[in-house]
Amino acid sequence: MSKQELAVLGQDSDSGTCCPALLTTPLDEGQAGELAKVFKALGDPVRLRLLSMIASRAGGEVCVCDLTPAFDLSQPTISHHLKLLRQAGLIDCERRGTWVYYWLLPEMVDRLAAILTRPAGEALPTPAEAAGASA
Amino acid sequence: MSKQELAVLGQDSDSGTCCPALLTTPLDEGQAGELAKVFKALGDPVRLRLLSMIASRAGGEVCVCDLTPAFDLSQPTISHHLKLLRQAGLIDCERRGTWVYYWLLPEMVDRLAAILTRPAGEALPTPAEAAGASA
DNA sequence: AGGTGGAATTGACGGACGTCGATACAACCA
DNA sequence: TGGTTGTATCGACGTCCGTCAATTCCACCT
Repeated sequence: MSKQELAVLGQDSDSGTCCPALLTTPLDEGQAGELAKVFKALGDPVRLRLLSMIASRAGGEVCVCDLTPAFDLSQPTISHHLKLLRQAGLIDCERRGTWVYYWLLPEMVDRLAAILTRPAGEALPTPAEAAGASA
Repeated sequence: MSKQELAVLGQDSDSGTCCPALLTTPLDEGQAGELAKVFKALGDPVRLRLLSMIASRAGGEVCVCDLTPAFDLSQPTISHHLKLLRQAGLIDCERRGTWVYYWLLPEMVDRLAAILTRPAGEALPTPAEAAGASA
């Protein structure tokens, strides 16, 4: 149950490129496809709230029984969304007795943050102005 | 043509919360809905490549005529994807003579990066281990 | 063994999304 | 003015996605 995430974005050293450089180099098709899967998982309000509830939990993990009642949705629907988040590599889970607990996988979130972080002193002199937005 | 982005995520100071804290506080429905729109825009390989091509451009802007031939898709389809990226507030454009130029809106990318960046010394003692991943 | 309660899977349905061809619009040029 | 080229919009079509009710699976408890 803990081995369903997809190995994306050159995790450690197998694919060569550590974190595809979205903002500085044109993404190739393969990278774009993998990255899109993760962003697509984030592209739903319910999944975002689920992820947020899991990530912001003090102990680091949440019981499904605490997540489901927070939504006006059926239990299978919540289970479905959790599965998608897990397949995107954003969370993982474990059954402990009767209940199932979910927790955040910080590596994937960190990778996304890095991908969306612009290099510090880049040669980008406010491109919006350069386009003539003043007039 | 330059006023179609959606005003999301408490841009400067009107909505109170600067950058919804995805990872430290449970997102409310409104925030989740707005954020999901942006991530949904990133959840497509073609749009990711378009955004990457635009963001990584030296001059800061790209002509549509340079983007379209890079894909094996029809011209209306590319135009459609560019529109979605623009509505998500990720890019903007301007017609200059015969051609239309697109550029990145760094503010939105920065906001997403901030949302996905975990607070430095957070009380998260490797939650994956605490769950019993060692056994 | 049988029963109970929590969570995942299955199958079905309606709406959203990506794609295209055809068309409309805008700017340049002869 | 009419023709040409670049870009956006429209309408349609097939597929994917979010949702549910029904069912199955799993662990616990008599």
